[in-house]
Amino acid sequence: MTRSRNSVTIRDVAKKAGVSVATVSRYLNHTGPVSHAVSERLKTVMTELNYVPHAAARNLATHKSFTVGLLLSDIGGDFFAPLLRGIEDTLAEHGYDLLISSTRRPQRWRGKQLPVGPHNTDGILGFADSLDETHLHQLAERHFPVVLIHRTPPADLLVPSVTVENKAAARAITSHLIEVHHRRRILFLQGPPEQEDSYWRETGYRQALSDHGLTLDPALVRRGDFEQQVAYEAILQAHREGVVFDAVFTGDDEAAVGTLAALQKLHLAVPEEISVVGFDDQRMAPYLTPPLTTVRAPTELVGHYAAQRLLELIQGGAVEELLTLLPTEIIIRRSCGCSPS
Amino acid sequence: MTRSRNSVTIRDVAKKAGVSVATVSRYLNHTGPVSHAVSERLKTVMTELNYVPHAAARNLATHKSFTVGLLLSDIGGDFFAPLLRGIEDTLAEHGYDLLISSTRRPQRWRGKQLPVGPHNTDGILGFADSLDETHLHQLAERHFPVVLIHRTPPADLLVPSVTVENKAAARAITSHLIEVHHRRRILFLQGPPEQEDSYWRETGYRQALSDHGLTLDPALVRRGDFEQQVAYEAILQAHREGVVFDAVFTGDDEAAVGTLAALQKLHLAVPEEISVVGFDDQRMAPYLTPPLTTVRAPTELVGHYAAQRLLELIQGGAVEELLTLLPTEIIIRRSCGCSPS
DNA sequence: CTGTTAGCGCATTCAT
DNA sequence: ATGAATGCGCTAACAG
Repeated sequence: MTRSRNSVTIRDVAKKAGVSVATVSRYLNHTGPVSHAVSERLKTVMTELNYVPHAAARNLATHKSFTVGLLLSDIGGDFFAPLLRGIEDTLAEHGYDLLISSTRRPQRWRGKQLPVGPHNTDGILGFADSLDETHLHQLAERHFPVVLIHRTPPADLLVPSVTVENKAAARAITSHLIEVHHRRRILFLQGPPEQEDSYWRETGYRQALSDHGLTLDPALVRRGDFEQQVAYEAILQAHREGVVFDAVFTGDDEAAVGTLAALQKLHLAVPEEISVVGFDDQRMAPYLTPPLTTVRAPTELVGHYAAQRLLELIQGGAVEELLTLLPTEIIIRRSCGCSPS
Repeated sequence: MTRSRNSVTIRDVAKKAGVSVATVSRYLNHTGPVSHAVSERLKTVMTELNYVPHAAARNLATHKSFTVGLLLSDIGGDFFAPLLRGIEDTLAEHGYDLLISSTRRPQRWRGKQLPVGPHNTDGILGFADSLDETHLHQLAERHFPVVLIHRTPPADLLVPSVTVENKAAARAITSHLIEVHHRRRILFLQGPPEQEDSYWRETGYRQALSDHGLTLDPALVRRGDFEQQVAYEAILQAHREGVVFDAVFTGDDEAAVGTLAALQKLHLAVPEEISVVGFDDQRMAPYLTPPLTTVRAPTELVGHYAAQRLLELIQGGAVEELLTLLPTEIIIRRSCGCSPS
């Protein structure tokens, strides 16, 4: 192969400093004693030569890359900015790099090899359904560090996961609608099928109903897909079908935007005629008209803990707790009917 | 060193398929003829063994990593989600991976080696001031592929850059305030110092003023830092000082949020008494009260082109155009005083 | 405290 | 169309 580029190698600094490569390596990694004199010499030589160890060579020799992979379903969503920050901050603190792969079609990697995995990272973070069970099992077999975000592992797999408390909050916010605002016919907008968050939120919603002796009208549960447009259509469709409702729990804030728009188009006043509540407390929630009552999910913290757990796995080989469930908090604004200051 | 983990190597598949590693490599990379029979055999063996080439080994041998680095100043901002999507989508299309490094203090890497660079990537994308001149020069010397985002290179460096048209749009939106809404005392909120976008927006603002024979009152130019809180204080402070103004060009949408809040606190009606316009058209812009008139910056496209240019550099070694200036577009909503449908 | 050397997993000449 | 051998830059024994 043609002689490599201008890159300076460990051999160049060894030669210029008059020592062996082993000594340079020891100096670099604090992996053995190096005399003070040599240390000083190496330091200057290295800055003179502007030497930076080649990552691939180091990885090959050590079988560690100090980078973790992140599998995402849609990097462009508002939801991900805080998540990414939580992850990146935590990894950076520990000297790890972040390799990102995103896709808007979660099926994109079915059958193929994942873009991140044992071949290029020390562990991976999988958001929601971005990681299918087949791959999950393969990784587990090889004991490759994986932690799941906003998704729990299949029952037979001991993979740590970090997500937020959905059920209790959904139950509480639904109860708020019932107790404080005397709503009785609360429409619920489901997220995408198989979405775990959606499942638990719906469960909480149903519990609140039964807590208060309300029976659930199946016509009140509809698909919103956590998307503005879908939610918008769902509300319009419900209205068209003559379904009456006095409140809507939109499943997430994204769907709340669509719901609010649909209600406005229908000339249904929020919150006077219809109460609306969301989930997530995304960035735009306080700016909606009216300001959205919702549940705050600590997304940045989710990222933090996910990274934390993964690092534990990578470094310790085991993790203290398998399920990290972060607390959520109801944020009362005006769309439910309250009038906070 | 202790025998490596359970990872299956090229040698394992070679052995199992009864061929040499060279043949496997040729098959893998389409880098030489391989008989049909052998191809078939390799294919099945590789899936049986679940073989994935080790990235580091490959990188070491080829001096290519097929990954690009991204230097960001704050990954958590709303601004970055679309940027990331544009970048990631484009890279993925071409089989490249994305290595992300972010910091909220741009000075974090001063004097130190960058977290991404020739040692672990094939090229890097530098957002705004995340890449200082020292590093830029070092990289340029080594002819390492770099493209700048929302920042132009120092005059002596031929580094491609992609950003958006700021000046003309700022001039146009300011002119709109003057011509359509008859505003005469337009307050301008600057971004952080050294911020290029802010500089050009201010330039456009000043041009519009002089275009219409308006002289600039220095008391009308203040620091908003592209941050809600700072903008909020700036408006309050201006009011406290008795500065009169009938409009504010907030520099960016983030500052517009703070401005709107401050104006509301001051009981100054928007847009009746004060017109407000922003820049960026961030996600929340249409939901503000009133909906924000602003300039739409094609942020996702910026990401796309930046990635595109970098790939050209990496693959071709040269890039067609040094400066990619993406067009912006005025979005009229209600905060300026218009009443679009 | 320091040097020599054998791999890490793969791509790539050069033979055959 | 295929195999044997060499080296990419670095770490980690091992010997001194």
